[in-house]
Amino acid sequence: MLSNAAQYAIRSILYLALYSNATQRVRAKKISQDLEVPQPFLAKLLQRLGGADLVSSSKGPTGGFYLNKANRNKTVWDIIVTVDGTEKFNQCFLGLHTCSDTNPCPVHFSVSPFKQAIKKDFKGKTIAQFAEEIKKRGTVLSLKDFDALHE
Amino acid sequence: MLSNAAQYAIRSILYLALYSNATQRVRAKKISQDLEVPQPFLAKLLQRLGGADLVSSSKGPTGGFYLNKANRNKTVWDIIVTVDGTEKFNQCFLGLHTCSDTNPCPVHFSVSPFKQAIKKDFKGKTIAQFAEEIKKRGTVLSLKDFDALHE
DNA sequence: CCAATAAAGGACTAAATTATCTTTTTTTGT
DNA sequence: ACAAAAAAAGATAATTTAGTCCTTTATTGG
Ligand code: FES
Ligand code: FES
Repeated sequence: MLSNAAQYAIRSILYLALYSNATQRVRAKKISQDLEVPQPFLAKLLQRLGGADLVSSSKGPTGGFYLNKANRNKTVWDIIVTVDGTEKFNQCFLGLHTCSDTNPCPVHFSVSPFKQAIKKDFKGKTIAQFAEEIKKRGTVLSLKDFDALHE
Repeated sequence: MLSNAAQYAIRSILYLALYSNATQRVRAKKISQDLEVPQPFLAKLLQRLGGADLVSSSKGPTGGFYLNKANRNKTVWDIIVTVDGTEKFNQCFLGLHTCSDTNPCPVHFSVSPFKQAIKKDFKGKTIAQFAEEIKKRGTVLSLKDFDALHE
């Protein structure tokens, strides 16, 4: 459904929501290590996210990536749109055309309601809200977290 | 979500459910034209589907592809598993690990219920049943059908 | 038996995605 | 000023998926 890039982007931004702020920046290398994501690939990706105003960054020593207020009010949907575009999400499950109730494919009514619900959820909740949920629920952002729960 | 191959496979099999039987076989070329799918690619794919007992075929003049009784009792899930494998479907939306309620990722509760529902639907309905629905509802299998509705 | 037809099988090419490497620019602390 | 640190930028490589082409095998009708 999502590309690797989009998955990495969402995880990185949620990570930054939890562990960064304007004064506590995080280097690309640290993020890639903590999330177990290829470092050069992530660096490129963070560049793009910076360009789209989804993350903030500063150069030089003590530099790194972080989320400002505006970044925190973006949504997961914004990330998906920036990285993967809308097409894949709006397309028919069988690849026929733009998915719609008026010209449904045979599996449309099996999948469309769910796609709509997911999209609505991703559009309606901000990164900040997701971060709150993560703190409350203790959900997992990396394989390391996952492993820690099983040690 | 699904690869092109899996999408083509589902559409081809539903097509065969509607337009073929043991005596009325359909050539790969005809299927590819009607569904607007690359012909050599589809030919290869139908070979695989034959090997997995999802379609039947015969060689020579009057030969072609068709669905027998057993083929018609397969499910869309069977097609997906054969072509794409189960991994993508069972994996976490953020690519973290196998998706599960016990170690949810931050978006798990936004997407998992829907994935489960879709999977259940695809496992629970046979190709024959889908074909019945298509006849009843007049849903669309190809871009041509789609265009025809808009002429 | 033979020619035509269609699937089976295998080798190959193209495109997209994913990942890496190298150089440049900006910033910071000394 | 200067050296080190870090992101930005751009070029390149590897992998996967998608798509094509060519040869072989089986089947049918004449
Ligand atoms: S038209 Fe195919 S999923 Fe909506
Ligand atoms: S654990 Fe991520 S979607 Fe279920």
